[in-house]
This record gives sequence, C-alpha cells and structure tokens, in this order.
Amino acid sequence: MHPQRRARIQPDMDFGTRLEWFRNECAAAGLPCTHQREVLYRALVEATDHPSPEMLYERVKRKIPSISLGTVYRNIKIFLDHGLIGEVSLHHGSLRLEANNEPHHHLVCRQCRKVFDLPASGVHAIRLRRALPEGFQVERFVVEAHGLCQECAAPKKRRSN
Amino acid sequence: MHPQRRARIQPDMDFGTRLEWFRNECAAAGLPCTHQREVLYRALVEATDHPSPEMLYERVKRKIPSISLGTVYRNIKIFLDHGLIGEVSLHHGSLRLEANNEPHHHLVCRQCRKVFDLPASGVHAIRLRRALPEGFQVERFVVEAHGLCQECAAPKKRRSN
DNA sequence: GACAAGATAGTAATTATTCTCATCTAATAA
DNA sequence: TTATTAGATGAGAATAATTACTATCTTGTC
Ligand SMILES: [Mn+2]
Ligand SMILES: [Mn+2]
Ligand SMILES: [Zn+2]
Ligand SMILES: [Zn+2]
Repeated sequence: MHPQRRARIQPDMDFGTRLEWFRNECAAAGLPCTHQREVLYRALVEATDHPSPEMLYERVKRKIPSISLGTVYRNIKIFLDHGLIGEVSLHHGSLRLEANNEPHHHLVCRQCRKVFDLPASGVHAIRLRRALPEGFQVERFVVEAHGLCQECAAPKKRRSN
Repeated sequence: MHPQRRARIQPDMDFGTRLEWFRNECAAAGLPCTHQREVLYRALVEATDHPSPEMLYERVKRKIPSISLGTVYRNIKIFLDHGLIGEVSLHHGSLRLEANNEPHHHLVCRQCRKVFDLPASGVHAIRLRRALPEGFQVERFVVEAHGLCQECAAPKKRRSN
C-alpha cells in the first residue's frame, strides 16, 4: 500500500525531535496530523511496555477524554501501514496450531499471513553478542523469517484464469 | 501447571505411531482419550498449513458433525498446556505496539506475556544452514527469546506484603 | 475565512475466545 | 459386563478484540 520504508527514528531522540519527525512523516504521507494522532504517538513514545490498543486507549483518554477506541485502532493500523511504529509480532488474527511440537522456526508472509516451516536444523544456533538484560531466563530462541511468499511476491497476474 | 515436557514426536512418523503416542501421552497426563480428542489430533497431524481453531473446527466437523467450537478451543488449550502440539507464536491476546520502528528483537515471558527489548545489535546475524524452501523472499529475521521474566521465575512469595 | 478531503465520536456489527451447566462417556473396579 | 464417577461434551450465553458505518467536525490549502 506504500512504497519504501522511510527514515527510521532513533530510540534515544528526545520527544521534541520525534514529534517533528512524526509531523514530517505524516505530511510526506499525506496524513493530516490531528491532535488525536499526536497524542497517540506521544503515548507510544512514552510507553516502555509494548502496550496493547486497549492500554493505549486508557492512557490517551487521560489527555483526550472524548477519544474513541475506534480512533485508536484506526490510527494504529495507519501508523503500522506507514511504518511509523512497530509491532511485537505479526498479527495472525487468531491462534495458529500444528501437531509438530518439536522446536522449529517459521517463514511468515507479511501479506497473506501464510506460515511455512523452517526446520531448526536449517538455522545456525542463535548467538548473543552480550548478556541479556534483567533476570530473564531464556528457554528457547524462536526465529521468524518475515517476507513474501511465492504467491504474494509474484507480479499480480491480470486474472488470466 | 505441568512438570517437564515429555517425549517429542517425530514429524515423519506415520499416523498409527503418532496416535499411539498421543494415547500414551493422554494416559500419562490423566486425560481421557475421547473420540473428539483423537479426531482433533488427527486433523492437526494431517494439516500442513498451521490452521486456526476455526479452521480445525471446520475440518473436524466433517468427521463429527455435532462437535462444538467450544470443544475445539478447550482441547487445543489442553493439548498446548501438555506440550502435545505446537503453536506458531506465543499468543498475546491482542496487538502489542511500540514507537520504535527500528528492527529489533524481543524477550517474551511465556507466563505473563510481558515483552522486553533485545536490541538487534545484541544478537549475531541469523545464518541459514541451507537455502530456503519455496520461493519465499525473506525481508527480515525476527528473533523471540521465550522464557520466564524475573518476576515469574522468582520463587512464589508467600504473599508477604 | 471558505473549501474539500479526510478524520472523529458514537454506535452497531463481526470475529475470537471463554464460560456455564445439564447431560454424556471413558476409565476403573466389582 | 455393569456400576461408578471424574471429567468431557454440546449448546448457547458471555466477554474480549477488532472492524464497519455515518453524521459531524478538523486539517491543510487557497
Ligand atoms: Mn511449524
Ligand atoms: Mn520492542
Ligand atoms: Zn503470501
Ligand atoms: Zn513473566
């Protein structure tokens, strides 16, 4: 829906700089920079906990009590579509299951969300460059290769069938 | 809720072997091996597309028209809890967002589902041991370290506060 | 300030998942 | 076998997550 990813922002920038960047991005994308969008973006910048839409709604409501949950969802999707924010993992909409309970990895199409197996043996062991933060106890590394599946990558056929 | 993961099953086993394994696992876990459970497990073994609960429901209904969606969900959860099947990725229940749109990785607690950052610089580049299957075009590798966060790993306090 | 494109709030509608409970069944022992 | 019973099932209600609809309001531009 949008060509190439634009400039990335550095996590250590101050909010003023990020807001300026955000406004530029909106302008470049032809998106009106509404009060709601700025406050929502600020809530995201200030968050350190990878919040859900509902959590963001609660936080933004403190600044704009009349904001609606729909506006939060609508703008989250727009921000994601334009690469202005990130999401923890590709959203499948629902659980995706398999009989195979052996640890292995996956290829996930970002377009159609199809999932393909990537055997654990096909990937070299994950190696950390330094110790992990906090007292987090890692049990297992899971790799997801994101991209486009053969069908979605193919040039759109002029519905020849 | 359950001690250690038990035996794993090999993806190349025939269905008879897997069903036997499944029955043993149910017995070991004290789970009645109902007709519904066997048919659901078989549908998972025969699936190659990482189906959703709804998709499984559709397939299982062909064998047991009276089965209910609730039974499918209930047993999926039980199977997962006992490590009998796998899921594509830890289910967060909803989207999880962040302002940081730079590619980076995450630590995810399998218990409380909290998410922590793992900077891309902290992980060595993913290296494949061989070519990818199909014509999948990988754009990016995402790593999730699954485990227990500090709080969830800590011995359960006898509510001293 | 006037205009037009697009955004917002409020609400209804969908989709995804969990819960409740009366009834039924698998597993065990007589 | 049959009796027993813990636990499973089906049906439907309830809740959570997300999207859609639409009359009204804002932003960006002239
Ligand atoms: Mn898989
Ligand atoms: Mn992050
Ligand atoms: Zn695809
Ligand atoms: Zn935790």
